[in-house]
Amino acid sequence: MGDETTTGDHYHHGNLRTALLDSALEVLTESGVAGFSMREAARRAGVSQSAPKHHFGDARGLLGALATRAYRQLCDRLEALELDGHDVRDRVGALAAEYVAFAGQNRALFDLMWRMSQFDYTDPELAEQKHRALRALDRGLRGGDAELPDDDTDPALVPSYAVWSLVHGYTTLALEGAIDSSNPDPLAHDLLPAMLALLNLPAPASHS
Amino acid sequence: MGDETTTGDHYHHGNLRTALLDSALEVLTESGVAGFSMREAARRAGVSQSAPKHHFGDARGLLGALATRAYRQLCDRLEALELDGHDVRDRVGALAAEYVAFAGQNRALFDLMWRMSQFDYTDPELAEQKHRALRALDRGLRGGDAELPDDDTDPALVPSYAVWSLVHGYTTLALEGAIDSSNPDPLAHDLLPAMLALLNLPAPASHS
DNA sequence: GGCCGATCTACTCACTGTCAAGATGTACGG
DNA sequence: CCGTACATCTTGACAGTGAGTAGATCGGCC
Repeated sequence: MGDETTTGDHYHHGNLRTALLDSALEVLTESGVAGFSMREAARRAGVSQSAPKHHFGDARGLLGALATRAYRQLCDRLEALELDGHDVRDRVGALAAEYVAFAGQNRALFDLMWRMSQFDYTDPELAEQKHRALRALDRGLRGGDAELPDDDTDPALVPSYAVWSLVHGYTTLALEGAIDSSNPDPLAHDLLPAMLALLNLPAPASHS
Repeated sequence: MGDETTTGDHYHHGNLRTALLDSALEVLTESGVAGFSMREAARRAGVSQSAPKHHFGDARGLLGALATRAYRQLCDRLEALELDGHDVRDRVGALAAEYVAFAGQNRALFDLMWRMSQFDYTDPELAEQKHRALRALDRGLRGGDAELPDDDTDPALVPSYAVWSLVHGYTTLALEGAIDSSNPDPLAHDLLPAMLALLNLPAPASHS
């Protein structure tokens, strides 16, 4: 790790910032948000306890940067999906599956992402990435080439909000154990598509 | 859980358990889950730092008891709603509104409720109350006198899961700021009903 | 009265986040 | 080549936390 701009990794680490983000992610994954320790993250990066201060300020800053990076990764994955030429339901289903998959593969990170307001962490980029997630969902709903309303309160966005709410709610409830998603019963596995099928989605604006 | 038996609140507090729950709720409300302190809760109850140990074991036990009580309150409120004789959409709308209202009035508590798995807190009663919430929603969906399936994987429950997911997702997204619910725009205020209107809900089993 | 168990306190420990000061390296202008 | 400004990292300290252990205090019951 850290062979970039390595002028000599003795005292000046070179890119401590990303190294700290990585070790912090490791700690977070192992111990969860509740058991997270900034000192432990610094320890694993092979650096002193107060080294993070210069890069992130405090623990909120570290976790906030981690959450922001996570938002970017999630949005990247959602935007990278090949959605063209399918039915609306297929596109939404694919987006939903990706959303749930990301949450399942990054449980602690996913938890953190929706807890930043509790840390009074208000980063403009974080808000922007949340925005981006909604846009990705909306793009899947109305097709890639359709124009997107630039007003967040545009009534045309209601279906997107509905999909997001339903998928997000299912994800959190399932991760929390309120909905038993580990059940081998086929219903559990197909529950999300079944629920999405109950939604009246608008006809695609353009279908080529 | 006797109320008082207050033989004299000098050394033996009488009902320290509930007093601690109250002060813990106070601390939680003020500082959130992240800033919660068991010592502070004990302090406000006018008792030593390790007094909670005998009643709750550790901090997880205290928060768990708090969350369990919160689940009971939420379920009580949902079940107390007068739902008879209305349309399905009215009933679901009323339940949803109550759900959101509870979350808004008890933000920290509501957050805590869906975080207990992070604390490895597995209380049978807590699971039972989660169950109860689903039942309350399902009752609203199919009318009070309709029979409820006793299998959680019954396909007939899919609409209930869908409503729960959508409402819960909207609530958490709104509380987190991903959906701007403080917007004065009427859409924001009517967003939840508008989204619920997109759901294909089954015809009520019995309508009298 | 005298014991016993439940309840609460006092003390301790390892750990955490945060801060202030200082050490160490790098970059740059002379 | 030197030295000074700056970013970066370390050391040491502090208050606060959750969690144990031992002991004090009270009520009830024989």
